[in-house]
Amino acid sequence: MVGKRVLVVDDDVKTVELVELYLNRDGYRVLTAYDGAEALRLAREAHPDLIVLDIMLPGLDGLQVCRTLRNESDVPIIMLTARTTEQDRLIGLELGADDYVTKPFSPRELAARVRAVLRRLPEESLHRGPKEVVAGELKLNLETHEASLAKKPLNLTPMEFRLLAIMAREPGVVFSRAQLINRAFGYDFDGFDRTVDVHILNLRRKLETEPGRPRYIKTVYGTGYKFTGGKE
Amino acid sequence: MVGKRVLVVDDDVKTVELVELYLNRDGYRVLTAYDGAEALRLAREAHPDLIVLDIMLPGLDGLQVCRTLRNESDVPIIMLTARTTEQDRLIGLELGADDYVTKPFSPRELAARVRAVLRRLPEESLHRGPKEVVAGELKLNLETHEASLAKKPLNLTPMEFRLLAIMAREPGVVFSRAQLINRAFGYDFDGFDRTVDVHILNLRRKLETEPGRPRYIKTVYGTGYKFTGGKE
DNA sequence: CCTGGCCTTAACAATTTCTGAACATTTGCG
DNA sequence: CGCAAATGTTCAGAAATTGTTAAGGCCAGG
Repeated sequence: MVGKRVLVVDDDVKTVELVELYLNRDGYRVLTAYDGAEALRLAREAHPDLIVLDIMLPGLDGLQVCRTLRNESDVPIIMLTARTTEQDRLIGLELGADDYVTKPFSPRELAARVRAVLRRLPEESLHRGPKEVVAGELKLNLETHEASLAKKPLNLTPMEFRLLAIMAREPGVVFSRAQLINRAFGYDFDGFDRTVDVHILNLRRKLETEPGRPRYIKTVYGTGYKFTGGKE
Repeated sequence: MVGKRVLVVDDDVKTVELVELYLNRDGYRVLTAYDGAEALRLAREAHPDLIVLDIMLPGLDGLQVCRTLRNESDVPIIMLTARTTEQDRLIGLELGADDYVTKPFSPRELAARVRAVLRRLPEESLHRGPKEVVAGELKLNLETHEASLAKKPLNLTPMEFRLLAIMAREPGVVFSRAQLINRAFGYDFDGFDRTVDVHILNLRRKLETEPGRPRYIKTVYGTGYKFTGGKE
């Protein structure tokens, strides 16, 4: 998968740059902000996968930012603070921070915490919602990652599996290419629309008996694609 | 359904309160104890649905409590351990803990683990009783750590055994490297994804007749690994 | 203090998948 | 019909993922 995005918030430029360096080295994409307002704006706009948040910030401080964000999303937050009193630590955790690192910190350690926090996420989301998508003769088992059409197993690539799952979850609904890209790749992906077409083509080859006259994945001219149960 | 009851045992009041706060927020009813004897008394009296148990306790320590409780009931237990040594990890799980979280932990994470354990309870409870995992021709004895495939004994290392047990417990289910690391290495393990690959490689060498075309441990490209009974 | 097993990690090879461009074909519409 | 826009198709190189080897560290047992 493409690198996850981490928003780093600290009023000290040197600190931000140091953290950025280390996170980049680990393959993350880094967004930066230097005050609380900017942090909130970026968090809302870019939906990062994790936020590293200093407590001491000009204007809105880190705790306020943390509290605000918690009301809006479940994005994991790692707090940074110079102070080390037990109370500060508890306050941060009570506000919903996922982890806590005290300054001065080693960037290596912070990077390790980032990895650790991000690693335990997938387990959560995976077990939410239905474990199987069924639409007509199509079956997609999200747990075993197996796909079948009329009992016959399909051998799908990760991208094909994702795209098909997105569409099959809501049969009949038309998805634009942009929507498909967003859902399959994550928001903010800057890729080429037409790549979707190629995946659709490959999907049709695998599940249509007559790819030229598709029964499952229909094209809606000028709009996008939709999945139908196969019964028109 | 009324909130399930969780017994939280730790000698540190602050920790207990923090955990209580989070579990309450999730709709659980929380009982608390600050030493091993109290924990046992409450567990027997109130029959909680789950127990969060610190290892380090005054008097009776957590391991003793865990062992005692396991002789009396199947109540799920999540262990809290200080910085892990390899030994602590294995000991806790061998004693029958359902999960464990290493300190310092984030209460969000602990709450997540509580949810996870309680959610998979119905299915898991079937697998209790004999401490053995059987999947097709594979047999894993969790007590003696002995493994055999088609009657022939396998000589597995501890890590190989744990990885195989995790996957074989739920045949067909795909586990990401992150999930495997979490469950086998520990939630705070700061390591490299690809370590899993090497263990998988070594496992295949031991149990596949043709490691190049594995029948038991399959790779799911872009996702992770899964165990199959060897049929298909 | 050495030895051997085990775990971790780095490095490199092999494989699979994805992307983006080019070109072909179809569709909608006047 | 004829045109422009949208979609279908092909394909090679790029990128991502996994397989494999090997070296070094750690620790228990001798």
